[in-house]
Amino acid sequence: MILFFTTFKLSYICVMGILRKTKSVKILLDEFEKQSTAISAITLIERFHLNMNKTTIYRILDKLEDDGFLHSFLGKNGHKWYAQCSGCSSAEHHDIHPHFQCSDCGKVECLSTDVLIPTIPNCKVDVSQILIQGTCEECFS
Amino acid sequence: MILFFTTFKLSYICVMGILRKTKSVKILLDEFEKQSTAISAITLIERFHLNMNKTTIYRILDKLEDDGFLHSFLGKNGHKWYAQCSGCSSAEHHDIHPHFQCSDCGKVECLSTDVLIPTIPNCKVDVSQILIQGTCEECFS
DNA sequence: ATATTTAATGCAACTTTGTTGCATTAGTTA
DNA sequence: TAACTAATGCAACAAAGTTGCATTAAATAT
Ligand SMILES: [Mn+2]
Ligand SMILES: [Mn+2]
Ligand SMILES: [Zn+2]
Ligand SMILES: [Zn+2]
Repeated sequence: MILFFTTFKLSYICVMGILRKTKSVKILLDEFEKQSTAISAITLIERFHLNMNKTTIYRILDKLEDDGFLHSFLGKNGHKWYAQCSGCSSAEHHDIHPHFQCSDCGKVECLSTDVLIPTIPNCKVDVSQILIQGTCEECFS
Repeated sequence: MILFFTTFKLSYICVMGILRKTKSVKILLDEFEKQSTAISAITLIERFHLNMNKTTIYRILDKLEDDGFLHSFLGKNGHKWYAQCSGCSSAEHHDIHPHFQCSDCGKVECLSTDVLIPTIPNCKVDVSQILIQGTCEECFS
């Protein structure tokens, strides 16, 4: 729940996500607004290590995910990536979708395309993470 | 290339995979023959830490993959898993398929089902890793 | 405006997975 | 049985991510 400059009394609301609009939060929010593609935690740490500690970055990303502002997934090396949600809330993330990672430049994009997941005999399927790898538009041409 | 007890002169053959049938290699081969489901590197380290060093385990797994005997993929936490190949060789791995991981017991199975990967505008798709999560047969009933 | 409250931060130490270099061991071949 | 060298063990390392705790700074109350 992102609530900036409201008149709510903090002690009364559910505490899981971002409550205070700190410099660090502003920097990360701006970065995701500016860049539409996904960003890895590692990249953010490299990019903002002068502005804030890596612990802070991990903690803010975690909260922004709780808030339904970001969603996370694992890239090809099993490292954590984040991208903006569209229409999610702290109540539920309903924007599960495949991701495309360029093997050349490493860039990751969220795909709006739906992939049909097969049913598995006697198993209950919950979610599926799909990472498609190849060469992106820029690296291809 | 797994060549045990042959008469080839070692120095003449391509050196990438397993060449000598050591105790450690035998133990790991046996384990994958015995257990049909995938096994994580971490599990093997736990299971055989009295028999061999973790470095040895990682190196043997790596070679067995080169040999086309095992294939690897990342589980839900980004940790490395291995399972037997069917019909692969050191020349090429042609058994790329989705995997199912039980959120309850953690077990992973290879799925023979094919998943249709969407084409992505202006991108060249190479491979896709698909990890389906849910509840397995045993944990479900 | 100032004091109070406490969420957020920085830092150091830690955990976990996996890798590397090098001396030693043990399969394989001569 | 001796020689060759792939494979191993060990210790140290690397990288991603986590935890505890003292300190700082947003937000609120006065
Ligand atoms: Mn996405
Ligand atoms: Mn498999
Ligand atoms: Zn690219
Ligand atoms: Zn299960």
